[in-house]
Amino acid sequence: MPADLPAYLQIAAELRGRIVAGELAPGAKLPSESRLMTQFGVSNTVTKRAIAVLKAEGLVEGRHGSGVYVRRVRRLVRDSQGRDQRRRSGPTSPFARDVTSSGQRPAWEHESAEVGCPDAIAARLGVEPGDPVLRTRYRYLADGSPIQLATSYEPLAITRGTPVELPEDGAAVGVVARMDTIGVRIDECVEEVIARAAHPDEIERLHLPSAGALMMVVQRTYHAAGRPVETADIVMAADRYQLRYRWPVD
Amino acid sequence: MPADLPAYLQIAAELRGRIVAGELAPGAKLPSESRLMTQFGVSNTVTKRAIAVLKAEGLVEGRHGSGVYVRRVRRLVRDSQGRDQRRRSGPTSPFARDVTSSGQRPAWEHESAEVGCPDAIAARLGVEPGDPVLRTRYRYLADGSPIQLATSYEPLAITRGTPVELPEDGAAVGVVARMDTIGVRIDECVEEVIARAAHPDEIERLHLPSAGALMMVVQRTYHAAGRPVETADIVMAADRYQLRYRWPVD
DNA sequence: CCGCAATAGTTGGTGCCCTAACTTTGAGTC
DNA sequence: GACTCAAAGTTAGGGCACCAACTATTGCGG
Repeated sequence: MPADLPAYLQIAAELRGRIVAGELAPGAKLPSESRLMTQFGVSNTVTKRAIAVLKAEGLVEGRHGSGVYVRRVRRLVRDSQGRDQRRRSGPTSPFARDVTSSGQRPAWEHESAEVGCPDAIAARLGVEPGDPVLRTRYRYLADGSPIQLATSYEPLAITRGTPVELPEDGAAVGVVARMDTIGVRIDECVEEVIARAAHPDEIERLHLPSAGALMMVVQRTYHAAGRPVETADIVMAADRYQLRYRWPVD
Repeated sequence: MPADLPAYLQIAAELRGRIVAGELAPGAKLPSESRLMTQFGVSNTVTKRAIAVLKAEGLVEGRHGSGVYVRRVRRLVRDSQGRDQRRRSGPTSPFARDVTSSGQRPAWEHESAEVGCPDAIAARLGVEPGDPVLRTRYRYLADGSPIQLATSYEPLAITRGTPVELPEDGAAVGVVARMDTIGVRIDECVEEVIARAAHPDEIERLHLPSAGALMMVVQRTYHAAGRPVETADIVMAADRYQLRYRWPVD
């Protein structure tokens, strides 16, 4: 039906159809390159390209020397409701709650450094570029495999000399609670969501299967009395996440 | 630095670096395929692949017969605050407000039909699959070019026989106001955000430059007194949009 | 000066080939 | 049975050569 579409897109569409129809279930192996060549009567150039399209879409994943398999995707819900209003039991960190509520085991690494504020961050924090800020890099793991990165910036003008200058177990507690202990009452959260391709370092740190992976980036900024007190870039593989926002109307 | 990276990724990284550094400004033309071949000492296979990577990332755009150019991206902010609480002047439709506030001219087309409720939608609306729903397909334009698609579903059990059974100028008014006129008070909005590759029909309807484009999909559901009364899939080109959410903490 | 046609340059798509590296399988041995 | 090892199958990366279609430029004729 899609008449004059290039061959590699036709083959990609055909395979995509089989996948979304469930005919090729998650974990199933796609026909091999050579089999596709004979089945569709094209050269390897075309079959390679077709498969590359599906890889870029995150639908399939190639295993070197073995085959190309339909990915089993299990989306983790990142829920912004309940987030930062910790009435219930369980972990107080947003990430830990999302992971445990999907039945997985959370873990994280972090590393802090005092740096001069980068331009893009300065605009978000309302400080001058180069002002001293504490940058903390997090890597979050679910069941042992990395699924989320975050880079947080806090103006040292706020936390310098306080017990929470370093976020030690920051990821376990959350910024809101930490700031609260030094009398900074966070009252508003703004999140900006964009989607883009993965950067090379993200591919490495998240163990993504090669290039072209899609990422979702949440630029979160916490405000206290109208002034930004913390901002973070939270980046996650787009095909493993789903963001949920909820608010009252009227 | 990334030593043993494949050649096509090295070249892609090199060009990407020049682009983000501003050395290759938006609108600038990349070196031609043959120039890259001689400059990097590789075959056309490699240069083609490198450029394909950048295209998939949405950084560049090929113009047949002319060259490959750095895309000028201008992100439209889709703000969920103020959205659906219409105190201020101007358009009452969420989309129209987003577009006008960025200085562009909004327009849209829509087309409605009564259909049996698809499975995935039935789960979101809390009705049985096959139940009669009104499906409305929108296409939104900014300055004449299509940038957003939406498909909305309303159970006809709610609107049948009322003045707002058909959303006529629905996009101009917004669902909340329409429902309000028939006494259905929408009190909560839930949005689920996912990112994925574009489907073929979306590529066509949004005039996207070929395949592999990234899309953001917002699955929005309106509730009235705890029951879903409308749900919509809002899909937009990821590189032209930025979603903003804002809520009070504590 | 204007318009037109030839021409050179460019992208998009494809075919065919090769090598390296990895996985799976099966045969054969201990 | 367990273990080794070779062979077959597979992906990943790359090279070279075409052709079609489109664009930009240039030179020529009026």
